[in-house]
Amino acid sequence: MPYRPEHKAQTRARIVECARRLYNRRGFSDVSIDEVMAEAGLTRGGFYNHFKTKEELFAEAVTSYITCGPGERWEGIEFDAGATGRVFARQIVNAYLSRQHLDDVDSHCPMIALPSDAARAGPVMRQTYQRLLQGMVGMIETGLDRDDEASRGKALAIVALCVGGMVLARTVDDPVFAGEIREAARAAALEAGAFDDPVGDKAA
Amino acid sequence: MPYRPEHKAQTRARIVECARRLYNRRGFSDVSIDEVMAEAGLTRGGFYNHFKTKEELFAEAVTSYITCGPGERWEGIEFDAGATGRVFARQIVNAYLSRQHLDDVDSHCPMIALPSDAARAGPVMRQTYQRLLQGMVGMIETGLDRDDEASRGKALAIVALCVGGMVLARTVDDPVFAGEIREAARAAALEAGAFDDPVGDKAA
DNA sequence: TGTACATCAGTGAACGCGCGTTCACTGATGTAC
DNA sequence: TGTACATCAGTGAACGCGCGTTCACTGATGTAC
Repeated sequence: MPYRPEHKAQTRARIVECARRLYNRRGFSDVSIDEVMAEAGLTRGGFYNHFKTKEELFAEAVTSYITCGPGERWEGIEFDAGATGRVFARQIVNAYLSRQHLDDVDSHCPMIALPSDAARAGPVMRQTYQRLLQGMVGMIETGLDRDDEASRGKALAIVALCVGGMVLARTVDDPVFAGEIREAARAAALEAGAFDDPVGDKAA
Repeated sequence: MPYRPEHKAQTRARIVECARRLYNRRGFSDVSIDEVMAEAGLTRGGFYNHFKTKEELFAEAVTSYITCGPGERWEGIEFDAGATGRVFARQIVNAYLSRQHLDDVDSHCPMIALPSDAARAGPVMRQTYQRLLQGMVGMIETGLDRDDEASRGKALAIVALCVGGMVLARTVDDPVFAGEIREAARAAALEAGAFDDPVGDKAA
């Protein structure tokens, strides 16, 4: 064994992480394999030791957001221990529509960074997206009243507000306007979920 | 004058319209000038009689959605004459989040078809986007109570719901799920604006 | 009405470049002795 | 501990292709007479 078994896996993970960040900034088509490999401190030829095609890297990059990228933070690690579902959902909405999330392009959720790229990609990529979306809807739903029959619809609408608000804020040049959009979406999402209702925090 | 003065303008408009449709389907980077010109029944060389660069065509294509493309329909032509602002706003929300708008990719609003492409484009393109967004916000606002201090925020949230709902619905493979998202966003948008309140229809 | 002409929208070959991908090679590494 | 070796992650030149762009040319058109 010329190299430790984990060596190749680490290099591969580094390539994926570099690709994820570059795609977040400039999209799939406009980022070349050369750039990704250079960013990872490698040369282009080695790419095909790790991936079959450029498309495969794209799928991997989006998946990595969920499994080991910044998306992990949505899974609850950063949130108060013992928080109720309602508090948890409120914190997700606040974090998702925060100024920090808008400014930190490298850590953007793919639903915000690559919405049109994903819609045009193949079925594998779109299934990954759907999983990401379902995950977020599920997390929001834990913050809603369980006996609310419309809770799934509400959760979907809240996620649409989060994604729509960020997509619009990101495109707008004027940072004041962008902030206005974020805040409006945030207020509407919190209200739709009644996440600011202090009564609910003790329950569940 | 070898050709009627309007001849060149008509050809140019045809190129722009073909480009707009192709960009809606496959994005800016993946559509070549050759394809656009072929779609317009021309050959590639002639392109530079009409545009300086490919970027210029992109800006023109997005602008055309507002000035002479399907975006015109949002300006009210299809809506009931004499409709109150509230009915007008309700009809916009219903049309924007309709199954028809989702399926008719060629007529997609650029905010839905090209969200990430626009965010990465230059300032000219982004200003066009901002205009489009402001226009839609303004139209929604006419449907809200004038004395509502939060009306602008509500309008922004409703637009975020419209755009977010459609962006998500478009990416999802499963048409049932896509419909669920659309309906959830639609219901939330109508509720946020109280557009379904029959009392309001007679006012204004 | 018919013809010669000037114009310029449109043609298509050519250019240079960067891309995704391939491949023969290199050299750093862990192992066997 | 030291050395020779086999492995394979990584290198970099090369390939073919399609792209954006340029340019000398063509031929359809409206006009002048």
